[in-house]
Amino acid sequence: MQHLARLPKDVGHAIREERKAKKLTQKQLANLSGVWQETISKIESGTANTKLETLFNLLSALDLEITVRERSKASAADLQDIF
Amino acid sequence: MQHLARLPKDVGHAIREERKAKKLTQKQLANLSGVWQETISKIESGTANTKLETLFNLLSALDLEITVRERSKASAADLQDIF
DNA sequence: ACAACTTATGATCTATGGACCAAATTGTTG
DNA sequence: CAACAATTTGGTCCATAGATCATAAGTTGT
Repeated sequence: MQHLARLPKDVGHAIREERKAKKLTQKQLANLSGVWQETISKIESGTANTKLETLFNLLSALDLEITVRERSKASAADLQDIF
Repeated sequence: MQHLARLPKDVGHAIREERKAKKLTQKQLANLSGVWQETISKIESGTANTKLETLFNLLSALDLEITVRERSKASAADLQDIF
């Protein structure tokens, strides 16, 4: 699965889905990433304007990476990985 | 082109390359994004631990988006868009 | 070499993120 | 429902991001 993000909250959603896909609780992810569970809660719910460092700590703990690219024109690609 | 990012500074590099590809100066991007030129300088050089909001302001001004995905195993994919 | 532009650096101030603790709320499951 | 686990919310404190201005350093064209 790959998650498109154009707004900060999209990133929170992606984190939440990937965490759940890996069957981790926020507390467990907190231990893995070094980010406080409360902070993860805020990030996932889109309440936090996270710093990049914190975000990458979470991504790395979840074995995720991000790619920066030109905005896709096809709106179908926004919802699903069609490639 | 698509840029892989596993560390905050990778994002700065991506921004810089995309800005130059679009032949914009930091000042012009500042006007487009609402982010200060000085801030852009620090982000591009990896000196700043940017907030997500600031990052997305820049991405949006450059018509970029990011995708969150599982880390790719193939290291060849790290350097080039092979798909 | 000089002017003009672009990028980087340095300082101050304000706002806010995140560590941290506690309590409340929402799930979930026997 | 009761009991427990998971998540959210709220507050304090400290560190730092970003706005803002000034200036320095780097670049480019003439």
